Amino acid sequence: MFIKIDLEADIPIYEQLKQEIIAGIAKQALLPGEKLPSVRGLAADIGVNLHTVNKAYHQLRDEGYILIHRQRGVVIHPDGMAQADEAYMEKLKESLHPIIAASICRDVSSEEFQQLCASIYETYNPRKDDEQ
Amino acid sequence: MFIKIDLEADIPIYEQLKQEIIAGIAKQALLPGEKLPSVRGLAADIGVNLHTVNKAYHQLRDEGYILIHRQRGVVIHPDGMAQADEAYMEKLKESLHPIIAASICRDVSSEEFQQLCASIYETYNPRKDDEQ
DNA sequence: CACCTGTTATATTATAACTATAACAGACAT
DNA sequence: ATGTCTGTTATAGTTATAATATAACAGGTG
Repeated sequence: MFIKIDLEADIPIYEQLKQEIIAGIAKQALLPGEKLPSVRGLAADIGVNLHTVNKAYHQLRDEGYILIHRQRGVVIHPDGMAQADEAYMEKLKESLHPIIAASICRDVSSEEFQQLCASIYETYNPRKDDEQ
Repeated sequence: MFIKIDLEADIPIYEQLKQEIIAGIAKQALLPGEKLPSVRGLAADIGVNLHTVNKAYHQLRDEGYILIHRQRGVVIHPDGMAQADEAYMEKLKESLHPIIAASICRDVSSEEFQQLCASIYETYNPRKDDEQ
């Protein structure tokens, strides 16, 4: 599996798991309908408890990224994600506010910031399918 | 004082404090050299413990936003912030990555995203000095 | 029937966030 | 000098979250 976890990081394991899977979907390394490892399998693979993986999966389900079938297992949502609605855009704005405020304090211009975002966007461009 | 805290939010109080002060600096409602409330005063004002405020102040000091004089109190850094260095830009990039990945999954285009950032930047434009 | 799914329940440990008190040390005003 | 204002340090306790450890359950599949 392509998922790598830093057990020493100050960001929770289940959160890292979520981010890695979301990143995989964003760069189309994980495609709609694609099967994800079982909670036990993935937990054993990265050396954590099954509940930690379960927590990540459930939050991903609640946010619309994946489907969980009780016996068939876990798959990337076959219909693709729901498009951003107003509630999501509001949450997005709230998460960007403190980041942008801090950048302004350090004289990062709006243009620099947008340029950085554009370059990150390109990172997720799935021209070539591999490498993180 | 202009600082408002949501005690029910899932974001720590000391973190909210930091963000409010950083936002104040960004929009130049707080100017270099300006005095901030004492740890006890601010704690009493918003109804939290003095250690919570102290934690926020110390992290702000470590990140270069403020100066703490043992008897004179706390002031916004008189020399202004250090400009963004490579380490900061790297941290900034890392904080934007998961946000952008999630947005891509919801079909938010790079242009939309940059437009949103630009509109947030304008929020901090200090043409008029007041209102949050 | 054995085996694989996710699910649920219970208990435990570790850490972070927050509070509560108390006391200390230096500066400053009356 | 005394009281009062700073931030600082120490200690203790509470609450919530993150993570682990086991165990058992329920429904498909080989």
